[in-house]
Amino acid sequence: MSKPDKTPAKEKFLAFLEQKNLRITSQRRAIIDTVFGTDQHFNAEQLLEWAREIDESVSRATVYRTLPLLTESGLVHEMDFGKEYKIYDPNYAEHPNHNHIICDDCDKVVEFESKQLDTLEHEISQNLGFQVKTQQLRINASCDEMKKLGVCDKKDH
Amino acid sequence: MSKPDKTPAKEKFLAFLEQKNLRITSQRRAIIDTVFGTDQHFNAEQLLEWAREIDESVSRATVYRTLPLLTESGLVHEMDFGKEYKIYDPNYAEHPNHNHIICDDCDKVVEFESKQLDTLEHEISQNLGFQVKTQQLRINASCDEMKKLGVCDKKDH
DNA sequence: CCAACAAACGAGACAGAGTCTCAATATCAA
DNA sequence: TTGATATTGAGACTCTGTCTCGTTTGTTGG
Repeated sequence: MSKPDKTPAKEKFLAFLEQKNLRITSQRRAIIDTVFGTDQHFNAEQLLEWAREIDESVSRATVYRTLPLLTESGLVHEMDFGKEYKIYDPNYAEHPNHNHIICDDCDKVVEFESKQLDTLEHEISQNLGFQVKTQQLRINASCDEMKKLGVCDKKDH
Repeated sequence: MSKPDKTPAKEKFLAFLEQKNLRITSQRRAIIDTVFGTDQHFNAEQLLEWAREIDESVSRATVYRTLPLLTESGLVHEMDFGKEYKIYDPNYAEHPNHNHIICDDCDKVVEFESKQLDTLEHEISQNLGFQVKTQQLRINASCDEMKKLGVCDKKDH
């Protein structure tokens, strides 16, 4: 139950910046204080608003420039709950509830179905008091280790 | 292994339109022929392009108006691989690999972790020749059945 | 077959999230 | 303190998707 590392996330991120020879500006301080001062999920626009309460000079561009650093540090997690930018699968009727593995190396998209997975999801949801309506599992993966087996046709960029 | 229903999806969709007293226009025909004539995933812009090869009068607006009908019919599946509209979780370091149940009734977001789920995902990926890098499971659920237990604080809209 | 009503249409304005450019500014090591 | 350069803000721009409005076109009843 005890946390293995008690160093505040804020300190860790400052160290991350230093290690990458990036500067600690007043705008970044405002953003960092905001991010590591909340437990809530947020989006870029909310972060901008909150950070401006600390330093009104923070711009939208700076927020968008800082977010990738935060995720790169591993201290903040980015989730794509994209309300837009949809893609469509015309063969849904034949394969409902299928999931996707997207290879970040070669952009291949592999579909799979798993009864086990479906069952587990329903169990978990039920235990938390919910009825599954739809589910979407995306696994971003690497095929580099497997190239020799010909599974992944890596493109030469 | 045999398909239980051999009616072409296109016919099913035409029946769906008829049942809803919706008209079968030349533009809709072009879109339908495109959608049910491919096995590939596509996005709205691609669909527009392809449909225009059949009927160049198809407009972007009509494509966007038809897609909801296609998903409503259950014959086409919409996937949010949103490249934009991200939300961020500042407590990732403490809870890596957690997943989300989103209640479509009350908008509550519940987080959960499952070692079983993680293991299963890694197994499946490995079998398909991939190494999991990141994963994202979103379950859209309903809490209506559970309201009486006080799990979901449904908002009065 | 025709007329008429409503559904559906296209064009283009608009919205919202995110990216990019560029001149001005601020950080930080020497 | 100074200077190289990382960082900044403003705002133009892109991209996906929505909405409005005047026009066109299915469809149905006569």
